[in-house]
Amino acid sequence: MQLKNQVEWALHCSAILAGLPAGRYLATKALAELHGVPKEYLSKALQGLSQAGLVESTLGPSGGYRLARAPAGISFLDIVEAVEGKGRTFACTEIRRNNPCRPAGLCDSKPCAIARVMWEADRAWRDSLAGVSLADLAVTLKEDIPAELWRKTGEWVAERT
Amino acid sequence: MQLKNQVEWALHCSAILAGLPAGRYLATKALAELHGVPKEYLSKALQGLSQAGLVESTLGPSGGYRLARAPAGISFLDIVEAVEGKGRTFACTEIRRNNPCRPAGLCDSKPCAIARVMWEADRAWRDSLAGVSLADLAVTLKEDIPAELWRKTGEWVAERT
DNA sequence: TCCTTAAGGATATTAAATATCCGTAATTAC
DNA sequence: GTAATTACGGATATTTAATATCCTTAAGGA
Repeated sequence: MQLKNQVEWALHCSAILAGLPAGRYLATKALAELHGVPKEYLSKALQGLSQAGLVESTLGPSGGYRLARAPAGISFLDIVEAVEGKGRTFACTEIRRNNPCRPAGLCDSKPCAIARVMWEADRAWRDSLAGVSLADLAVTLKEDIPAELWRKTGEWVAERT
Repeated sequence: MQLKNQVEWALHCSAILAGLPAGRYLATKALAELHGVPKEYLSKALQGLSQAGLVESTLGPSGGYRLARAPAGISFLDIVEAVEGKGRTFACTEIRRNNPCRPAGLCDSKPCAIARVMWEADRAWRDSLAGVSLADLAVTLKEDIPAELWRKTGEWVAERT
């Protein structure tokens, strides 16, 4: 079980968009170049963010994407779900119904006990992701990344904005 | 991103093995029949449990599987990892290294900040799964399942043990 | 001796991930 | 107005993982 690589791409792109000069857009081409990933395929991930209402887009030269909300209002979970979907990672196929001892008409009052445990773990995962925003990430990145690289990247992006 | 259906099967089978008369073995054939899943493929999941040391097996008629430890000593996480592997659900491909502004020799002192957040969520998921044992599950199942079905299933299994 | 079983390797089938390509419509720069 | 640039969506490969099935081997029990 692996998350799609588009999740990683979307998170990195969102981090860049969070650092954009106010009101400016950045095109898929620049984001693809910056991260060294195929432009056409990255585009699908960005379209996912757009459909989820996390980013706004505009056409034409100087077009591209920008965040639709303040970085503090966008969580990792928002981005992960925009790309991966909101479905649970554990699918219960109700194999308990295949029990040959089971009477024909029996209706279950609750979801399968095993599924409940798996879903609770899923919830813990989502809660953890919901607890970190792009604003939080920006703080960490600023601490992690060498000042010189941080500055140069900001300039590189600003030139293409 | 979906867990394999073998995870569901392995969990249901483990629950049955947890209720087995002491020392007895139950064969793949019976487990497959009880859950309505293909015997040959279920066998792969059970081999995973065996390799992880969660169950013991024996050959010949009256052979099959039984738990290697008390139900209280086997967690959901043990079973999930036996089937899915212990790898993280988020793979960091280090796309930060593709930044064209990055100096050639730069070494990163920490894992990528984005990966750290994703891995922390992964840990929350695993912690949640580690907190529930087969003994806990047995308690819940006994509450959930109608007494008559519980009894009949126990008998069905005992006959094949 | 014969039947049953787990184990593991080989192979086939199906679905999902990972792309690539192209047409369309909107927007901007000139 | 014209040309360049862009997001968007649909169509279509290509690759990889999931989902099986089949067969052989070796061990255990009747």
